[in-house]
Amino acid sequence: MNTREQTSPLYTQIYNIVCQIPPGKVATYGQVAKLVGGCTARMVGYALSALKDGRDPNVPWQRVINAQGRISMHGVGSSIQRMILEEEGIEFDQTDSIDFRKYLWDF
DNA sequence: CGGCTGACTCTGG
DNA sequence: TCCAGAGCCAGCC
Repeated sequence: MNTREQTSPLYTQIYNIVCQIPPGKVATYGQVAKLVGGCTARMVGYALSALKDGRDPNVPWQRVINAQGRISMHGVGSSIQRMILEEEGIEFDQTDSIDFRKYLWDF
């Protein structure tokens, strides 16, 4: 599927990658950015922010976290997000960080 | 076409 | 562990 290059908004490409993240795993912005290619970590974050538009509610943006292993979201959704990740089987530590050794998306 | 905003990452202290 | 500064680009009005 990733062989399909779309010239649509770069955001669509990012959503596509995020959708490929398997359950119980998480990916960092830089990780997704690299898969998209030519995209930077910021673009991923900005792209996900655009999701609020409701264009792709199916995108598991919650599985995308920052390089610190924590949720970068500003809004109250961060609490919700953590709950969702726990539902996926991901555990948080005392600092609200995720254990990359086991949960980082390894393709 | 110009300017503002935004959910990042890295390095150093 | 926390904080600050710099680099970077795509949408939207």
